[in-house]
Amino acid sequence: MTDRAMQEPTLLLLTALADVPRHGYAIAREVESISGGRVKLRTGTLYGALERLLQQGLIEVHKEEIVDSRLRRTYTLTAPGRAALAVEAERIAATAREATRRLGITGKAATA
Amino acid sequence: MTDRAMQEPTLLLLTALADVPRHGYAIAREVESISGGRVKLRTGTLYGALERLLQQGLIEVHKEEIVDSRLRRTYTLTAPGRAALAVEAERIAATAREATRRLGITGKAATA
DNA sequence: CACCATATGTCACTCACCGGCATATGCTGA
DNA sequence: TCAGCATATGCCGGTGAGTGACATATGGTG
Repeated sequence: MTDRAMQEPTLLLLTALADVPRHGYAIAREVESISGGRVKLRTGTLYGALERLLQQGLIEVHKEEIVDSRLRRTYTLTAPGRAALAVEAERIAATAREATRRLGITGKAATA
Repeated sequence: MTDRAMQEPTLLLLTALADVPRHGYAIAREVESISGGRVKLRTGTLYGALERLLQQGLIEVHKEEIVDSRLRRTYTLTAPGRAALAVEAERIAATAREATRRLGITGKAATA
């Protein structure tokens, strides 16, 4: 298991589930909304990631219902999922802070 | 597309160059330091990324000198590189903020 | 003298993400 | 009327950043 850092689509997917349970398509719309239209989850990415995250135990099926004679599955974060998202959020926030700080202290002209 | 979001190793690499120019190995050490020992840049990732970033114009060769009869190349951020890093830092900071915010408001009365 | 830090580089492989396709329903408008 | 779009789930081949192992070379330390 390569402990590789979470990528943006996955991070946004988990974020979309952080407040309320949602089904696949709703997650995709929410991700687009969160990212200001920047990131549009492809269905390949979406359902692939859901499958992967289920296996990793970061999300779980919240409810299964039949809507218009089709199955709709809603997903929700598990406790480990919430924890993982919190860790990941703090990690990237720290990286962002460090990058911003260094860009500021450029060594060159610096602060205005 | 090439529009794909930057991954952590690349982001840290650029961050390591944000204050002063460094050569490859120094970048690797700096990245390890910045990330608190969490991320160790493999040489495959390092030199592969340097090559890619050079081609993308985000970094450039700052100086080439012979040290111990071996070539040492130091790299520095270009203006587009600084801009890209700033954009990326703000992007992930925003994502982190949103994730943290949502984790806080845990599924109470939000949009269904 | 073995071993490690320093230092740069190649290459086969993996896997998350991409892009396109398939499928099915309900609504809206030319 | 039916073309087209939003809704909704899912598969599959391909791409490319990152991985891990290997290659090579020097200078210092036990």
